Amino acid sequence: MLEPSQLDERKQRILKAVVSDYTLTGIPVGSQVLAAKYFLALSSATIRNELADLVGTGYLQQPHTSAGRIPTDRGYRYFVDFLMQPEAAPSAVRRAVKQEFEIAPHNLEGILEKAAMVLAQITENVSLVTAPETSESRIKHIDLVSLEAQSVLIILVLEGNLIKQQVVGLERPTTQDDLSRMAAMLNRKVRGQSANELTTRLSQLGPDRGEQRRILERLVDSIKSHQAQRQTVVLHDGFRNLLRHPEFVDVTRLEELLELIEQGAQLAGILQQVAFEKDVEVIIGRENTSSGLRECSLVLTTYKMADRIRGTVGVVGPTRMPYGQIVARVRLVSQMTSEALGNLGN
Amino acid sequence: MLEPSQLDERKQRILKAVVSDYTLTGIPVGSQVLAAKYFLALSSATIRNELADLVGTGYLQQPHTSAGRIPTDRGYRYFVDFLMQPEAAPSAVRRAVKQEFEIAPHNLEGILEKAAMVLAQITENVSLVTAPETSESRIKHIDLVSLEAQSVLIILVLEGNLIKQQVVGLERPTTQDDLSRMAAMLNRKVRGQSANELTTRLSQLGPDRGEQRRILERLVDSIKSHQAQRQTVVLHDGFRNLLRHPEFVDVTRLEELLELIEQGAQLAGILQQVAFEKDVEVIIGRENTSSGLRECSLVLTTYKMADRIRGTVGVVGPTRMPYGQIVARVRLVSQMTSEALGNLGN
DNA sequence: CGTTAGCACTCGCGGACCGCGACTGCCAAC
DNA sequence: GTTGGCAGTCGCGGTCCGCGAGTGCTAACG
Repeated sequence: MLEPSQLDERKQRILKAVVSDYTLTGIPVGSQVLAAKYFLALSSATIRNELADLVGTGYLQQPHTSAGRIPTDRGYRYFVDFLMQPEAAPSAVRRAVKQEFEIAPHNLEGILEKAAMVLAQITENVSLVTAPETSESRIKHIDLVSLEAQSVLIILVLEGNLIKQQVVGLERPTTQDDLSRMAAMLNRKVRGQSANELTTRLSQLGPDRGEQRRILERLVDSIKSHQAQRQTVVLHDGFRNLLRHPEFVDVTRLEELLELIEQGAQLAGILQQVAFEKDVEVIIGRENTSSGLRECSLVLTTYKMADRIRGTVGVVGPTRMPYGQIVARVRLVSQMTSEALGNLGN
Repeated sequence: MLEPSQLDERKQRILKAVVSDYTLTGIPVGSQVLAAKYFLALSSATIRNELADLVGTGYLQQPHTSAGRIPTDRGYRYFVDFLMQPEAAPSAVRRAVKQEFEIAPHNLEGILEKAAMVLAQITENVSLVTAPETSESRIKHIDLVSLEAQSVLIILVLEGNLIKQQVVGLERPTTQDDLSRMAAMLNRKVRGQSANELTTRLSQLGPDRGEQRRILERLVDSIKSHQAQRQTVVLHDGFRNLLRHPEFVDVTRLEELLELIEQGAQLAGILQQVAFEKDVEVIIGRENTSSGLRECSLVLTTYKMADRIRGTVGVVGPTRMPYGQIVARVRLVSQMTSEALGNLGN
């Protein structure tokens, strides 16, 4: 674990200057530049001595002998933990984000998609958003629609106006009127409960009540299958942003990352492990377990619905990113998302 | 317009050989290779003469003096129109596709997503799929769910089990029971009609019937806004495939294409213009109006639902693609999609 | 007249080479 | 502890060049 005391104040200032300048320009930063831009009171030779120390203790590295210094993962970590100052997002950005959320559709999927889109845009990176666990979402409404004599479409409205559907075969022909009655009964029974709660009640119910039980089972199935599928699928947006970063001119690295994101399962695991108590979590370079993320960083936080933490929202980009700015913007979108979801009522 | 008569038989065979070899290897093909691989009866000198002719008439070009020949857009066009032989997709591919469609969810969105995924996979390119015009889709079912006293969630089930939702504010507090009655009435009135038909009936209805009319209007709104949004949004999948093609090592070209696809509006226009009577339409390189597609080709066809053509499905990739194979596979996925949609009933 | 062998020519590609410039580490002096 | 000076390192970009693939042309052949 890193401690701020490990670096004296001047070293801290120099490290901070190196990270700031490098994230801005992308060019390894040398002692002369530092002296001129940040430390007019010191000579480049003095700074060189300090830089050499920072290289020795693993906070900085040189790409090659005759180049300037760039931060190591450890250097970025120290910066993020102790040096970074919280930059509030500029008001123009705040306004734009607010406006986007105002025109978002009044349902969970629409809002999460909007969050992904907005976040990708204002961070110029790839955004990631996980959906809530549907098995914990309360059921708002059930509807049964007759398709053919023995085939019915189950429609479920969950928290956040999330709609799930599934087609079920019946054992005997049933009219729409019968289905409507059954739906009315189901509504009275299950409203406000989650799929998890239903599962336990279902097992207490005993083996009778033929069709109705069958439908209930399928309904729970439907919710849980959604979880299995969608939960692993992570919403994302903004690949085009990655192409602009010079660290991805090498296409193979891009391919690795793209594969990781498009398939998503591995990523979902990472996002679910976000320490929920922390404000914003930053995972830097080789701190990532996935090899595809070795030279990337993640900036993640959570969002809430009905005052409970329900999912993760964040970005992935090259290790060299303006952490102060990105953290502020991720936090902003998280807040706006929670707010928009709150406005859905329940 | 090109005519087959413009090239004698030997030139046709040579053009065909050049296209085949180049699409396979990606290396400009020279006279010696042609003589050895395809025309053992002719000397390379003879072939050189023919190649020079084909360059003169614009079917082939040389990247530079000391390189072999590659097809021009015109050459590809001639190949696609007259020389390409229909390659049936291998049975292993057919089986895999069939299997994928069998596990697709029983609704429009799920099936179209599956189509996009499968097509991207078996063509190793980016797939494109447009959704049907919802304003022409017949309404299957309507449901109204009370959210708060003066706020209601409209749920619409359209053809293909496509579900649409919208939140509407009411003028006065209404209970769920009232809403259920209203929904039952609406169901009797509008089932089997399309949004377009409803619009005309709505204007005949006159200004009375307060809430109900308001809900109907919003309902039509909802369907049409879906059209405006979703129709321009084109489903797609398989970016990672593009990175494998050597023509995209230049990242800027990739970026242009990516932008075009991710925003989608321009693309939607192109896809809608697919000549519906043609079996499979191929658009090659500069035949495209969009500058981002100057060095790409599109292979497009349509799919049906309820025996009517409802949308476009196809792929986009580099001009150098195995057209015979791609055309067969696009056709395959189109057929499977239509079939799967047919099984939804209506 | 179409076909072919021979040949001179073109030109891109990859490797070798090199000078410039940026930056460093070290040392001696302050 | 700080600083100026200086020799040393090394990547980058540019130039140069030989190789090889492939061509177009010409003359000869059937």
